[in-house]
Amino acid sequence: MQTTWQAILGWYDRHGRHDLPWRNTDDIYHIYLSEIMLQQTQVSRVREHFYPLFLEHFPTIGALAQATEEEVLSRWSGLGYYNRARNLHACARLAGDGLPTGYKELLGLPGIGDYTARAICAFGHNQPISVIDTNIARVLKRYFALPESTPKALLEHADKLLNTSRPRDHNLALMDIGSMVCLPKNPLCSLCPLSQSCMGIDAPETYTENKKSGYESRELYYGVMMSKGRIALVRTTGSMYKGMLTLPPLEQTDREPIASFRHSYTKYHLTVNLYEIDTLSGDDEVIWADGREMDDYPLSTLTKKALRLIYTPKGNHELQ
DNA sequence: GTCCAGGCAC
DNA sequence: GTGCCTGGAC
Repeated sequence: MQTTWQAILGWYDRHGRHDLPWRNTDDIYHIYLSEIMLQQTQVSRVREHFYPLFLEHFPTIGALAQATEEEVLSRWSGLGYYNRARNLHACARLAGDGLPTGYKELLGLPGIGDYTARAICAFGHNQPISVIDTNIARVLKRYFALPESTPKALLEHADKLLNTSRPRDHNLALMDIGSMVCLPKNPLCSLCPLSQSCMGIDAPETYTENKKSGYESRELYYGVMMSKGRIALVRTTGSMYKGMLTLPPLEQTDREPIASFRHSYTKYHLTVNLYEIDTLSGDDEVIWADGREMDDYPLSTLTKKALRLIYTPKGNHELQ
């Protein structure tokens, strides 16, 4: 095992992604923020845009707790999965002096599940605990030849491999090996520090599964109501885009839309249709927004696309 | 156009 | 198991 650990850490020291900003800080808030942003989101988007901008606005967990939910959602705008931002804000308000440091206490906080609780313990506090994201899961399945493994079995194997003297670097190393070497397709086994003792090296494709796709088409209908260059937006209350501002939703209609565009999420391919309206139904709070100042509002990418279309001069109104 | 990557809450 | 989101690779 000593040899394996040395190979893993030796590889990490030479090839690991040491330039990631959240790996060069011991500020738990920064590390926690990075883990929330990185959930379901690619490193490059977080690193170049959202992480530095968010920290500029909310440099400490106390500053985040002081902010309104709307301000937080505005800085999250475009990143998707907006419940992450709402839970982050809720945690900041619960945290007081700072986040708890134990796995169990972290797990009890909103938006912190098994992965994130372990990541904060290992990456933030160098606690001896195994972290398993999808990349590490793939490495473990191949290394221990476990094509059909439960999360519990995977964790037991991760614990067997865990280097308790450098748990932070060990887990980061496995993560980098997963995303840089032990790729889902055509893994680079010849470059892998685990190749000497990897039990799945002869059939790496056995340990990855293809997701089923299959999508559904849907139509969405929104109203456009302008006044003095401003546009009416309402606050969403349903699960989708909760807390964000959107154009006022309409019932299905056969009228000819003034504009349409496509957008997709998860398995849905949406056609979004926009209609001019002169009254608003319901008693929702209305926000009269300047559609050219999109940075100031909590808007989804879908709503931003719609506003761009509406505020773009004529001649540029093709789909997408 | 289609597929893919990526954790949590219910 | 399903909903939540986006952008980039092909």
